[in-house]
Amino acid sequence: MEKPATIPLTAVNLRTACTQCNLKELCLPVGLDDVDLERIDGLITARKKVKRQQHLYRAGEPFEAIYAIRTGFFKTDILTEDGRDQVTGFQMAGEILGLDGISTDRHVCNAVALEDSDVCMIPFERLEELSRRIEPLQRQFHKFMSREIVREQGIMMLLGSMRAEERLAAFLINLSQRMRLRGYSASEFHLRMTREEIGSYLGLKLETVSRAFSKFQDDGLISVHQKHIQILDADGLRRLIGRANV
Amino acid sequence: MEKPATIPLTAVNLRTACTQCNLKELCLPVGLDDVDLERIDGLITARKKVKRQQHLYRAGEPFEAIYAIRTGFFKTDILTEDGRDQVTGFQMAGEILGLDGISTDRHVCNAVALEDSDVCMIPFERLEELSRRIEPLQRQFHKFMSREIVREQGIMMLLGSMRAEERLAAFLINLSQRMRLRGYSASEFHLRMTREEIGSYLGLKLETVSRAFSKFQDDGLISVHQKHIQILDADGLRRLIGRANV
DNA sequence: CGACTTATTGACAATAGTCAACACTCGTGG
DNA sequence: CCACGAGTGTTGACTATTGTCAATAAGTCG
Repeated sequence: MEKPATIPLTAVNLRTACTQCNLKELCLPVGLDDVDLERIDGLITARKKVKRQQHLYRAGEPFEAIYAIRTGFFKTDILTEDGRDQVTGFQMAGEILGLDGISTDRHVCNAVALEDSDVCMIPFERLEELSRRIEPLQRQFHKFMSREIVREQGIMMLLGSMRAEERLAAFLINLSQRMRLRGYSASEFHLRMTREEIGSYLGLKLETVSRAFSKFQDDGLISVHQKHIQILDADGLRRLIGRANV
Repeated sequence: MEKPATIPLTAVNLRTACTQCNLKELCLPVGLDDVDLERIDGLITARKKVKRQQHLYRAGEPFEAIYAIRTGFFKTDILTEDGRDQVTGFQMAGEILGLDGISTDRHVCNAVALEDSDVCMIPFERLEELSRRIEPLQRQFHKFMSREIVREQGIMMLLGSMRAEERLAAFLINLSQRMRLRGYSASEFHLRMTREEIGSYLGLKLETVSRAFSKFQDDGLISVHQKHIQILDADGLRRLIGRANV
């Protein structure tokens, strides 16, 4: 398989790598002064283009950088020796990849592009160094890590206490909210992943996912045509999630 | 419910709070020079004693500190509005509590002592400040956060792809390994949590947990008497986990 | 000791998984 | 440009696993 293309930044666009980026309010702390902003521009040393189905990194590879997604869509997954294979997350533009690698200095999971994507490479040593000097950056980085912990706790809740349809409803609501956050339509979108990948993420078999989609369509909650999804009744989906066996 | 007792440290034991602690190799980076060690002693401002069934903190409370467990045993759990309730982790001596609070400046989960416990309170502002000055401390802290991310990924794998008996086997093996790491017997121990709490953690009902325990006993893998567990065939348990539907 | 919580076990029900057939989509090459 | 084929998605019939309900036993704490 091909390697992703690395585009080293020239002195010129180094200078404006982050300060000009329209995702910067997602990556960077607000209220930095000019000096700090200039320093931060040196944080991104390279961009990478990753084509659909290419790996951004693989489990076991040395960990050197985390990645901010500029455009595109990724999945992360883990493959254990005994043949288990599970998707641990789907990431879209404005989100961060690779935080799990810090723990052992090696990547724990694989990151695979589900569509042609474009990422900023943030060398971790440099991030640590800068965050020692720029307090708001340090704070922001810690929040990112903590947010990842909380996100995973949410999935633990989902996997541990929801039934199939509740899981899929929660998945759709979550995806929809993140789409809106990035400026896309929250009610109509194209799934980048297969039923099997959704199932793997939700702890379900692909047939169960497919049936749940059909059920939602029959109930008038969504409209499905293969990967194209339209959410017709978001509140209905939300009500589905909110029905624990109290 | 009573509040946990806070014991402010005097100038004298401030000085030796961490450097004398026999858990320091778990909390602190190795190879610090004397000056750094002295600074780090100022990191811990208080100890808390938490009695069985008392909360160390509750979801929604302002986040101010993380906690290192000196002695004892905790669970963390989340209670959602719709009545779902799930244990997200069990923590023992030498482990860190509260990292999820960084994300929103409020605790996300409840931390409850399952036996009388003793914790070090590490004010987060001070930790951030010190880790800006002491690089190895910064590094160590980042590894702690990342390790928590990886731990949760492990649970996602467990919840998403294992069957009841595999989950319980994985749980026992994990507990056993952590016991050994802290210097306790890895083959014989007392469970601090109920079947229901184990079930909640593993995404199973308590009856299923109980049945799996009985099954393991019938198969000669363990010996169970209520909360007292003896592991007779750790490799047998490990084989159970390693049987994915390849 | 006695009330309460926790654990075990059985019978039955519900949910999701398995296996299999078929339909749809998309990309490739004739 | 169309046809073919691999990959993906849908649906049905049946099975396995886990959950539910209930009765009983065993511990625990005041």
